[in-house]
Amino acid sequence: MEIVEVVAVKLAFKMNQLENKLNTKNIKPTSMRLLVLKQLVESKSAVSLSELENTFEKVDKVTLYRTLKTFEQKKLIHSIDDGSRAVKYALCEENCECEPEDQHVHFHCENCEETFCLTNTGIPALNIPSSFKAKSVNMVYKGICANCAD
Amino acid sequence: MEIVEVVAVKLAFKMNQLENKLNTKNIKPTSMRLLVLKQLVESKSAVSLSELENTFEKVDKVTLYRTLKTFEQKKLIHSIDDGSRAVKYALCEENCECEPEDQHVHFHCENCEETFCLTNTGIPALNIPSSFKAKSVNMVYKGICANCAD
DNA sequence: CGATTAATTGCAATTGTGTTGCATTGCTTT
DNA sequence: AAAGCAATGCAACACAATTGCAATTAATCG
Ligand SMILES: [Mn+2]
Ligand SMILES: [Mn+2]
Ligand SMILES: [Zn+2]
Ligand SMILES: [Zn+2]
Repeated sequence: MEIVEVVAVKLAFKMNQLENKLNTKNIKPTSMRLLVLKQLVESKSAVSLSELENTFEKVDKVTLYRTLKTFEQKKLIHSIDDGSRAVKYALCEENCECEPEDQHVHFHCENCEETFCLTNTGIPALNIPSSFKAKSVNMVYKGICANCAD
Repeated sequence: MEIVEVVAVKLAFKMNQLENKLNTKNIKPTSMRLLVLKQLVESKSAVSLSELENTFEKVDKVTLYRTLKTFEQKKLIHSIDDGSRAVKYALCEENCECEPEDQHVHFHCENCEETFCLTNTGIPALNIPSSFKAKSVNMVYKGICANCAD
């Protein structure tokens, strides 16, 4: 088998994985969505709409906006309010239902402005006054990330 | 002493309290600032710039904006990122230096959109990966507040 | 297959919040 | 009173988020 073929097969396989991810969440796998999902999979930190806009300069931002909304609604990704003006998005873990027990802490670097999922750090249950009925919780640390430490 | 006079004295006394609050934080007590501070003191939940704008229709929003900035900088109030688009502000507790140990949890009601300071609920210290250097942390619950519970 | 319908994408425009620059006002100090 | 400085007002801008509708593409049906 030629090298080119091997690469093609591998690429096809990778694409199939992405397609599967979308199918599993009942999202029709259009080329646009595969493109965005690929970017999200490869990204090491959470991405904002404007970052996506810069990555795919030819694609309209509204399309990207709606793609993210669809992904979020179908629980493929979760949104992160890191205190910067722009909302960021990151892939959910396997079997995530975006319930409080699935949520984790995030870290926003004040230097590089990147936001990371601390997927291993769950959010501890807290005793808040019983008159408040909590449905979700957002916990974000700010400081200097591993890459920016001197 | 006439009733009117009594009221006047009480009002003057109240104003003096507000003035003192500003003086203590090294903020020159202009009439504008006294007005905004009064609103903040009387408010049971955190307020946004646009809410202030509606309360004081004659006042320019930039003035209110800068008033809030000054108050925040002088640690008279703290800002809250509750996940809604608009930043909210609330009075600091006595002797607050806005250090991590002074910070508390907030609650944002998804129904009435109001945001409350849970001043008695501190933010617990968490073990995050040591490569991240945290300087501050934000923790916001979302759900239904006491007033909106059926 | 072609025709019809539904879903997706693109383009233009608008909203809402936050922000800056500069002119004007008002207080303070000499 | 004049000068200097801080506070306020007005206009304009930056930018993320969002909506409406037209154009395109994909799915469905005869
Ligand atoms: Mn995350
Ligand atoms: Mn608070
Ligand atoms: Zn960093
Ligand atoms: Zn409420």
